[in-house]
Amino acid sequence: MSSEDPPNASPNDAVKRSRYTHRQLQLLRHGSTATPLRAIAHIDLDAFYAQCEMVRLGTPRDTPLAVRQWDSLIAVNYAARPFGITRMITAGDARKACPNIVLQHVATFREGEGGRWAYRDDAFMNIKTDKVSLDPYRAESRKILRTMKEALGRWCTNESDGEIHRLTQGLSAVLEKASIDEVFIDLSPIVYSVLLLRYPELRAGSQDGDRDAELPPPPTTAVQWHAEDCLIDLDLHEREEDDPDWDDIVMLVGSEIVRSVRQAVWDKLNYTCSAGLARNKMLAKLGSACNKPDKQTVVRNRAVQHFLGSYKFTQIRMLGGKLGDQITSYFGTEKVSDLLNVPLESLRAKLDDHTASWLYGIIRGDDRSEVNPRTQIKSMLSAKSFRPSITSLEQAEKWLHIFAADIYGRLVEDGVLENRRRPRVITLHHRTAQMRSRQIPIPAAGTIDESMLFELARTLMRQVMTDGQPWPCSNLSLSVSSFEDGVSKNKAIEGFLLRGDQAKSLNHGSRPREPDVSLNEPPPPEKKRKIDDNGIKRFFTQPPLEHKPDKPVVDQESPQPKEDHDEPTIPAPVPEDEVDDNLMPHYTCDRCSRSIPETEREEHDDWHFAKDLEIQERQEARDAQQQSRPAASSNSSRGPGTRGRGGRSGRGKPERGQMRLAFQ
DNA sequence: CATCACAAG
DNA sequence: CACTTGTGATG
Repeated sequence: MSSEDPPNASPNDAVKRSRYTHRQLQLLRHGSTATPLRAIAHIDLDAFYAQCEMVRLGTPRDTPLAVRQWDSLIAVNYAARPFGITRMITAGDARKACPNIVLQHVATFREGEGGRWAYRDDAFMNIKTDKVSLDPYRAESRKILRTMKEALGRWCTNESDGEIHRLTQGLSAVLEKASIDEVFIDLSPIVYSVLLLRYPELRAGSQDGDRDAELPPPPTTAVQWHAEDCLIDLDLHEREEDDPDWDDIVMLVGSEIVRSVRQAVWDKLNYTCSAGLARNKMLAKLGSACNKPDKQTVVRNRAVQHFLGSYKFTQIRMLGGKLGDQITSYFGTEKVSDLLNVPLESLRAKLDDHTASWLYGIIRGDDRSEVNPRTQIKSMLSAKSFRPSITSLEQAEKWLHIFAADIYGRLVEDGVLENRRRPRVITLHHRTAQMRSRQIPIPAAGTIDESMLFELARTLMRQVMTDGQPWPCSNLSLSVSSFEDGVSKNKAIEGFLLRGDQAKSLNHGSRPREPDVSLNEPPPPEKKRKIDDNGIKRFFTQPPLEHKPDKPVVDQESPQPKEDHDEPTIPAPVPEDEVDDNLMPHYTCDRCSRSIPETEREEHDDWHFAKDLEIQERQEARDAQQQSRPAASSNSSRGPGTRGRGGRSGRGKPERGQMRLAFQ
């Protein structure tokens, strides 16, 4: 099958060629949005808040549990659902339906209790004085994200050398945090490198010029789906018996990767999640909801029509709201299959051009949106609605204290103490009959602390009050936004960088760009470093792989090509910044097991040095933070498996530390 | 920069 | 549901 066999050679007239080209394969490398071979995963934690509480409390998986917020439920675990418990019913009704259910109230801040959240037995009846805190869930979310990144990182370190290394080095998945319990992952680059490793016949085309040539067909024996993969049925005119093409193989590999990520989350943190795998975000997202909990669903290209046709379009992302309603009334249906019959022109007649063509594509399974390598949040908001409205400045200021404490705590978690990021603007929203808001800059100098936030909030509050009738106020919120990436104020590190890289850095006029927070990777060795303040930032946003993973997860069977450093072949058009060091001698860093160009050894060592410093710094900052917040709260409602007891009075252990402990 | 609309869980 | 957290468009 190495040579070009004519298509008609095969018995049942199956075409012995791939429908895909080398170009489409190459596009996988950098997460191009244009190739049908893309592999996008959507991973969704099952009943996330409920799972958080189960992990924290050590609740057995088969125990019904719901998370309560005042009198309503905001998450229901899967054990409780057979009892008819949903998020729509009240806590009382839940108890009636299922007397044994664990109803755990969310953690709260409480007026006058020092701005620290805690789990309180009596929170549900203190809506007047308490404010919900989602911090415990955010913290768990971060841990899960980190675990996922680690698991993905294990697919990126292959120790292979020579050609295959050159073709696949530096490729890693992009991960987008879509919400507190959802992520999108662009698996394409990883899948690409696994394909090259496992199917040597794919490597050829990257060297010769003809990128429009079809790929050789995949081996027909290749598709052996995992028993736990849920496959969406193929379109009517497609058959399982038909020979697979590379898009099927891509899904197969993607599915393996996703399974390993989910497994890691379970093994390390005890959370189950459901995943969808498809060629784009929209399909992946729909897929992940198909089989819950703890399952993964694969939407192969050949199943897309069948899959989408069965949906109401109102279930597609962005169509769940008013836009979806409008479309429904314009066209008299909410079925995708009906809308497929509406020509683009008719869509244009009712919707603006952009929306019309987006809709036309989306219902056909065409979604070119990117997986945005964003992990950082853009703003933080802390809010409270007042059931009887509040009517005095005094009342308001109590809440401002809590808002300030809430936001400050989150800033700390976000790295503000280490000066990595810093909000520039603070805003107060205030609702009476109308919504009013006031914002002011956060002083650029000095350290942001809780009292500073409070004073700024109070200033804003006074402004709002002079603006108009402030009472009765039904809603108040404080937010910080316009985050900027901090220029490190750390003298040690700053000094180090100046000394170490002065010569290289000062003359380079590189300009700031989006901080790259992709996966755990040292600065790309293939690129000449340009150190400026942005360089510093990049230094500290890319942790190295801690450790060499136990075993590369990829098949080892494919024969490694001989080391052939002087082979002058360069993969067909690659962005120029990637080709330059292919021919250089490399060494393997004994700290991170990465292959680094010899010429950048010094810089790479510097990077480890700085990284170590940063980790140390961060820990110190955290310690300081905990010290400064002595706890005084009646933590209660601890279930089986929670630890702690003992005098939790006055001072002693920091509350935050305890919460974190409880999660270990 | 203030306000509003929208979306999602 | 009620509540919370976000984003984006518009003067």
